[in-house]
Amino acid sequence: MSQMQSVEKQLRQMILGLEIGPGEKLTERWIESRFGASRTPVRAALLRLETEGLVGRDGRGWTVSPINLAELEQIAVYREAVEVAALRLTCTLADRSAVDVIEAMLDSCDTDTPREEWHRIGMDFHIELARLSGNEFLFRAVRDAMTRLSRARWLEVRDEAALARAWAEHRAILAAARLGDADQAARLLSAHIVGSRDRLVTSLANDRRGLRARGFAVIAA
Amino acid sequence: MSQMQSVEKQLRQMILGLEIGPGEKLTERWIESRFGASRTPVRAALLRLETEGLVGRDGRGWTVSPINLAELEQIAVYREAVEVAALRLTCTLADRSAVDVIEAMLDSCDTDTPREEWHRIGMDFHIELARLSGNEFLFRAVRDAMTRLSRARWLEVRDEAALARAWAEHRAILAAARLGDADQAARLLSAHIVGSRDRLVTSLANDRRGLRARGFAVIAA
DNA sequence: GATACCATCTTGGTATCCCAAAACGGTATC
DNA sequence: GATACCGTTTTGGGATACCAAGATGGTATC
Repeated sequence: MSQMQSVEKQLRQMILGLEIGPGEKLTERWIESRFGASRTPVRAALLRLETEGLVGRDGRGWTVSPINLAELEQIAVYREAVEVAALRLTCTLADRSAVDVIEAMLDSCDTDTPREEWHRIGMDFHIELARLSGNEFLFRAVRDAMTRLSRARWLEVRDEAALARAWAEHRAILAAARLGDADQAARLLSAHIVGSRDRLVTSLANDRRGLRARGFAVIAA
Repeated sequence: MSQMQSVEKQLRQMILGLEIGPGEKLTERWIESRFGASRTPVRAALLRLETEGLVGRDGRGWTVSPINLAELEQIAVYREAVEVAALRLTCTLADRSAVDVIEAMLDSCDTDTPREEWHRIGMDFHIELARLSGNEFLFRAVRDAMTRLSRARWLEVRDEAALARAWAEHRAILAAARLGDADQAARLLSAHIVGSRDRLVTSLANDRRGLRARGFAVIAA
């Protein structure tokens, strides 16, 4: 039974789903018994998750990476670089009809849609948009960045208005891309990323005390 | 004895130094005996090198990643995005005196300098320049991209003139950065990356037959 | 001579064992 | 009561054992 991928996937889900809190200590032995696997696949999973930035070494042991506000700000700069580059590439493509598929993703969310779905699609928008560029490296960069942001975005308190605003911005970006207006698309995407970062960092900084009370390690910017 | 890092480092050196050719098959057992380690550290090393793109899975086994010309072109686009972003950041810093340290790296190469040193410093220029930005993600992106390019750049036939040209371009980039002229620095860096890519891909495409004869797998663009 | 088939070997994946070092806890001393 | 010291336990790193699936090679058949 190929439990390697299974352990990795399950552990990642538990970390991203905050079932294991940021900052918590992990022992290989605990993971082993928790998933009924032996230490070899557990090791492989930890090594992979380490490169994703979800776990890190804590001396000799392992720790679920804390939420790091300074890191979130750096990621925003990184995202801006790679997402804008990908979007500009996409704008130069002859066939940009694939943006409609992404628009359909946005459309699939309405008031009945559970919060997890909004969260997932909000990330997939950026990931799939990057994939359209056809550049594997830009795509992976965006995907990995979104993975790192995932927990923080989940902890963010987002009101209905903020979500509506994000969706409107997403749609505007797609509209510019559909027209092939690279400069406009890039401007909109940059503003969207910067704005999202500001709201995210502000929200987490405000909630920091409460998050710590819930046992979540949050490192200030 | 912590042989894990040792195995990883030695294996990476052998791959980057082309002692193991692109496309060659690797068995965990061979690595094990070659470095006198057991399979646990070998496995860890392979998993790490896999994320660096230096080895890949070949069905059930492992293979040293071939040189992929299409990939080299994608990396150039990726590099342009992240290196330019990092350089622009650096140009906005109040204290840009650290560029002098990088200039000193360039100065340390003269006609007596062995080829390996030129090669290493040619990469370190870009890596250290990215580090100055202070953005860990941009830095890592550049470092990883240069690692992936390393073997291809080593195989490139570069004449004296090409090296001199690259060094002149490096110096011009530093000069613009020192002045804080972000637009100019970005323009120069973009041109440098694109030019390097063209020369690299052209050189490898021309030598492809010879490289294959040496047992190096080279995948066309 | 070519090909299909079978025994064998090799190999990656997994489980288990061993070890040294670090973490922990209890006790004795000040 | 605080602290320094020491024995015990836990833990990650490494080594080894085992297995099933795939590769290999030789043989027998046509």
